[in-house]
Amino acid sequence: MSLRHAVLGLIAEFRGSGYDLMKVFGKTLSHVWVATQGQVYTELNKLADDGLIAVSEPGPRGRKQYTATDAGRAELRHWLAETRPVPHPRSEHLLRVYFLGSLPPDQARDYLAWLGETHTAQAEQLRQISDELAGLTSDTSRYSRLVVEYGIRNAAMTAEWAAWAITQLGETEQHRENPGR
Amino acid sequence: MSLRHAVLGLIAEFRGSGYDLMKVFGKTLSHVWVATQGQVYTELNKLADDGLIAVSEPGPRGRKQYTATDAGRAELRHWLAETRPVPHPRSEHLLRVYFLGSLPPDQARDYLAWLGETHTAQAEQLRQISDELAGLTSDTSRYSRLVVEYGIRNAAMTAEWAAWAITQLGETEQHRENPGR
DNA sequence: GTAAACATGTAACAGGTTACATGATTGT
DNA sequence: ACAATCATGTAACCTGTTACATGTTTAC
Repeated sequence: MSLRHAVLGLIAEFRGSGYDLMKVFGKTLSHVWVATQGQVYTELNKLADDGLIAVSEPGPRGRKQYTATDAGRAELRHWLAETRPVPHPRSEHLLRVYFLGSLPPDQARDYLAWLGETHTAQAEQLRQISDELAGLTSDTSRYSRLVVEYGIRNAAMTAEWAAWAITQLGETEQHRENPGR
Repeated sequence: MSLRHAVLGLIAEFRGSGYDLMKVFGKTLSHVWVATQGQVYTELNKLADDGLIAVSEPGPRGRKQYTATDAGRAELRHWLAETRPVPHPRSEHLLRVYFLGSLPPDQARDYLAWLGETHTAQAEQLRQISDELAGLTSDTSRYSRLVVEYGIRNAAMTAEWAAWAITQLGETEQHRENPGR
């Protein structure tokens, strides 16, 4: 039920419309949690039915403004303080690495090189976001800075690992080319 | 459709029954891709219908032995060499960090400390698996060693980041306690 | 004999994805 | 007038989760 808490948390922090939320999911949260428009609008209606958020009367373009209720904020704090995430690992890139033995070595290397390049680029991109955030000192931006820093470290670690993995393949390759040496 | 390729890949590498596959998902792949028993049995039947794997006649306890067909191995290579994963980030732990501002600072710190501890323990656990794997030199174990090494680096990086994040909170805390100094 | 492990399957439900459908307002 | 952006919603489909249902073989 994490999508529910993602939506609830955003309303508690920023208040706004479903449209506003979709912009946050598309930018700030895009490397943390993905959500589709259909999901967000459906969840907002469910949260309102359950009394965790309150809806304003529809404004100009049918726009609805949502705000967190006391019950909503309590539920958010309960989720954060009294529950712990259970891991659901689902890493397509590691799954592919696991099966890379089905490919000729040079194609396996291509995949690892591609992984390294995309993550190097991602680290660079996140460093720019981090620099932009560094200027602000709001309460909200404090924790989002931690999240961005995690992204940078994760991307850098993945790129380094990919480079190391390629050297490992090279070494075992040589053993095969010169067996018994 | 990654579950499909996970199942296909395992059959291509090890051949065996649905029951055998569930053991691999429960151990080796447990930190890479999670799957339930229902999913695996359903997918095996679909893969067999599509001609990507072949089924033996049911043996002793209704056991079915699966093997990859040429079409199956071709599909696996196609997936690995000619497609690239699209990212679907869904990190509950980062989502929680993003909303940690809703909690009093000491409870936010508790969460980060817990994250650090669990990842330190995980790194240790994976190092043991890595040591066990180090003895083997099979073709299959080569790539699984890369996967385990990724897990170690990821866990270590996360634990270091959590420790750093706690120091960051401490610093901004002091600014609040002594404003204007 | 009985518990553990082997072995397969399905049904109900929850969650996620894609695509469609509709209309208002703003800027050029 | 027209395009872009704002704004909400639903339906069909696919994937994933939980729980149930059933029977066999091995080891003690």
